Amino acid sequence: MPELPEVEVLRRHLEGAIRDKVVRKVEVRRARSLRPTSVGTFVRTVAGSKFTGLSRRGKYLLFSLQVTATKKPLPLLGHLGMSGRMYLLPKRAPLPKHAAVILDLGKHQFIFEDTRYFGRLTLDTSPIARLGPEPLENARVPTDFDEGLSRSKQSIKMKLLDQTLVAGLGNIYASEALFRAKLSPRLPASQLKPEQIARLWKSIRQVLTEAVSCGSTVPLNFSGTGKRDGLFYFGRLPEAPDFYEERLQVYDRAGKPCLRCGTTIQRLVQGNRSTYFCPGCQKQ
DNA sequence: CACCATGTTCCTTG
DNA sequence: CCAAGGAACATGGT
Repeated sequence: MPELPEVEVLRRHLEGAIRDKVVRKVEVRRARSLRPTSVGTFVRTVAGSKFTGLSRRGKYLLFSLQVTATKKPLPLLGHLGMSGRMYLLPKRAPLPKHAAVILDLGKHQFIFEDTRYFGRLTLDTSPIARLGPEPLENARVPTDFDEGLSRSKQSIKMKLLDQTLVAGLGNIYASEALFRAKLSPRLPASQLKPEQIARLWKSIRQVLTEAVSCGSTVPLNFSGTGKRDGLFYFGRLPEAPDFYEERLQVYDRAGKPCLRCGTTIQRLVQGNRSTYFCPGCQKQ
């Protein structure tokens, strides 16, 4: 469930629940989920430490832990990949099929579940250094974004997925931001004029901000025990079945009318991934 | 069986 | 060294 808004909503839900909890025991069921950290190192290092905070950078979660004996900070990096989920589960509840890492916190256990195992929970925090600017913390267009676009002939859609120009956008919100900015996903990045870049940056921030606030007001089910799965952009509330339809303007809406102009939304493939756009609204 | 899926990284080619 | 394109990773849904 992972783009910036979903990760941020998860962070808000999780932070209070794990703060000050001590990791009594560590169980690793999938060594791959820790890469490149080894199981032995991970278990030895994390066991006995205490959660002191949870922050986010792009789509990454940064767990702040403290080694009890030495009081030294111990950062843990989490990424949900395509199908990762993190939540607390009562101690003796049955474990999900794809539980990758389980941290015993006493009354509850912290579960990192990941069906496809593309995500990770690791001691290696180096990926953070390669990330571009944080969209919600930069009201003005950052230089990295501006210059990154100017020296690429790739399509603007592809560049939005490159985490070094702006951190946190994924396939859904890249399409949504371009629709909002009224820019064609096929535009070569270097062809964007300053005015268009400014409009795009603003749209990115608006789309992400709305998604975060939307996710924050929804009674999410991160525990994985209910019927809905916590993937809030697809989750439909029983009391508001059209919720999802109204939230995403173009993503996964191929063949349906544009909510702004009525033109049929089209799907196209860029870099092996689907892009959705309105040919009427996004001519340039 | 086919194709699709919210992501990143590695390998090749130019 | 860089940019760009594509496959790989792994599982499940339709």
